[in-house]
Amino acid sequence: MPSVDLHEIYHALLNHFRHRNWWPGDTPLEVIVGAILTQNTAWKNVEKAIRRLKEAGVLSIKGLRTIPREQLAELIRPSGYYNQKALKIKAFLAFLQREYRGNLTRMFREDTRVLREKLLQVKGIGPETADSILLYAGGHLTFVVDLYTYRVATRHGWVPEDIDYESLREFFQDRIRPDVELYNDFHAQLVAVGNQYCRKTPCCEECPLKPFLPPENIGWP
DNA sequence: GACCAGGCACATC
DNA sequence: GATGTGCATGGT
Repeated sequence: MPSVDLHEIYHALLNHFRHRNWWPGDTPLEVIVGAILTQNTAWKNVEKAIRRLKEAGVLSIKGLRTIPREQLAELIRPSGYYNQKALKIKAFLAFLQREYRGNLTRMFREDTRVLREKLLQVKGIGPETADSILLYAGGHLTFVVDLYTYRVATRHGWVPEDIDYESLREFFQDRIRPDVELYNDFHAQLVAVGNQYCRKTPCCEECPLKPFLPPENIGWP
């Protein structure tokens, strides 16, 4: 892997995009539900679904546990894959009840690596969702890798295109000061800049959207 | 009307 | 182990 100064890049991004209000959520539970609902889905659609859950008064541990799956599916319909996601939310709540007596505070007291492994056992929770839950809902130190993280890192030649999730996560964690706030905002910055890149993988020839990192192509070979 | 979006599980080879 | 497919709505 090439040597990259990610702190320098972070500050360049921060200077350009300013602090991102990333992953707004009133409660840890709302963040967790959002993490499931946003799987391969635009955040705008997730916002609608969350609003409907709130309006129905079921965005609570008890509410989500007691609502019938069919009704839950109907409420989260705007976020897409609603039948699958209703099952996933139900699976998480069953897990929370079984392992932590339905208590999120108790769950997040768990050791990061132990909890990560346990979350990955829950049907519907893959590595990105697990890391989002850990970092954004629980304040645990784990870097979240997503489509944008991948797009930025590959487009700049920092990592090979066939890199897997874990290796990409390690790439960032090995190069960033271990700080939850930094992990949080760094990811947000990568999404901000990644949004301006060409969607194709690899980027098409003569692409008008050449990779850049403000202010002046930092990191571009 | 394509194409895309803050993935994941499962089938098949 | 790699590759393919279903899941589904809403914005551009």
